[in-house]
Amino acid sequence: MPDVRYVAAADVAFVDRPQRARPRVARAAVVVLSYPSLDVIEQQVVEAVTEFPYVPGLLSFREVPVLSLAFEKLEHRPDLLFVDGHGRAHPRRFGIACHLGLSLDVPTIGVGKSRLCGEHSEPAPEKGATTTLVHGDEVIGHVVRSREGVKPLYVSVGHRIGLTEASEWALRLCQGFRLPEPIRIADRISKGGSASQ
DNA sequence: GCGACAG
DNA sequence: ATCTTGTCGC
Repeated sequence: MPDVRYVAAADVAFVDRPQRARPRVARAAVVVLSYPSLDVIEQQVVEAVTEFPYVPGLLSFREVPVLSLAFEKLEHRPDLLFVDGHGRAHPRRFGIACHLGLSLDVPTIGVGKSRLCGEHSEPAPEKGATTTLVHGDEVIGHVVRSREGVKPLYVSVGHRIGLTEASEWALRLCQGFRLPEPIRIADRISKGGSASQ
């Protein structure tokens, strides 16, 4: 990943009143930060009705449409996009990070907060400890302790990047918190907050 | 048949 | 993802 000046993250939250209602209204947030200073350069938010239900393995069909709308509004094209969800660490090796990266033609890294598939040993408790996530006979991701003592992150290849580089970038952007900074910010914004608070 | 199951 | 109180540790 040569010459990375802008790193970004994309996340989705749901806005409905009747939590049981369907279709739901999804709010997508995409935020662009400068690298390595990590200042927020730009953010875009889009709300849209989402008909597709949540089905493990089919998350892309639920979240990619609204995420794409938000991404396309960006004036700054990021060199790297973090996605809240798995990439290759998927039963069919094509999670939302792969789907979004391919369709937008942008390098992506999948960052999952929990496991979808594959087996792994527990990484050591100290920050930076990593083990491999294996499914069948393939290494599909890295299980990364992004901060001492916390639940590890599941990092996998999204698009146009290798696994080693992907987990290096993910760890590099964890500034004292479990999640990479861009994802933390996109998460807050999608939930209605601001880049700072 | 039973358990697992990103967000 | 969302709901949801108090509680534990730095």
